[in-house]
Amino acid sequence: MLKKHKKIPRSFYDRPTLEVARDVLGKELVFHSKARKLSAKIVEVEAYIGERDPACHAHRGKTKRNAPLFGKPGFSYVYLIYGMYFCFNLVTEEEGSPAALLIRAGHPGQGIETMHGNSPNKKASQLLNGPGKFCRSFGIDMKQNCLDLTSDTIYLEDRFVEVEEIVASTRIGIREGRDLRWRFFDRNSDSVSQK
DNA sequence: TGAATGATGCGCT
DNA sequence: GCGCATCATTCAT
Repeated sequence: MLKKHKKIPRSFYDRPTLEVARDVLGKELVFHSKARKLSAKIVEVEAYIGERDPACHAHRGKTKRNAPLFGKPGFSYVYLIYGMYFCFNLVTEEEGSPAALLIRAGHPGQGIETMHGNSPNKKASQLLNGPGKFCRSFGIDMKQNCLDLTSDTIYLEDRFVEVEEIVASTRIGIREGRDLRWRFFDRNSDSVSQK
């Protein structure tokens, strides 16, 4: 059987985070959830890099919560924010070097009916246009923390999509580190987050 | 159309 | 207790 798409290997994540950030736009995130296959094209990410980045969860050292950031690249890092929303991250850079990419927005691919079920009364372009909404529509919670992104459950696929215009801007929703332009998105997507 | 606010839980200064 | 890598709703303009 011909394999149309290529699962992205760990070496992809084992690089400087800002490089991975630009390369990850246009890639397809695939998630096998309870016999259903969900996928989305990544159109917006933010980089959180190292203990010296005041907005990175690793800023105050390693704790039980942020431990995945310090682990091997190519794993997931999920956390609860504001008591009700989850945020999904891809861990980058070598073990012991805490860094990650927050998935802020995606364009729905397979399983869009399931996403609509998880987030009722939404247009397709509003299902994944924000980190909290992305997780809600995908059904991601703490069970998806620390998963191997080279496993068969959840992984990135290269569909060889060209992303014409990548824009870098400041990160959103943080108090410190707003001078850094570590948010990257696809200007031509209608699914990037608001504001 | 934009600003203000409430929901809600967990880890930490 | 406080402060969050958020979102939906309400209220003002």
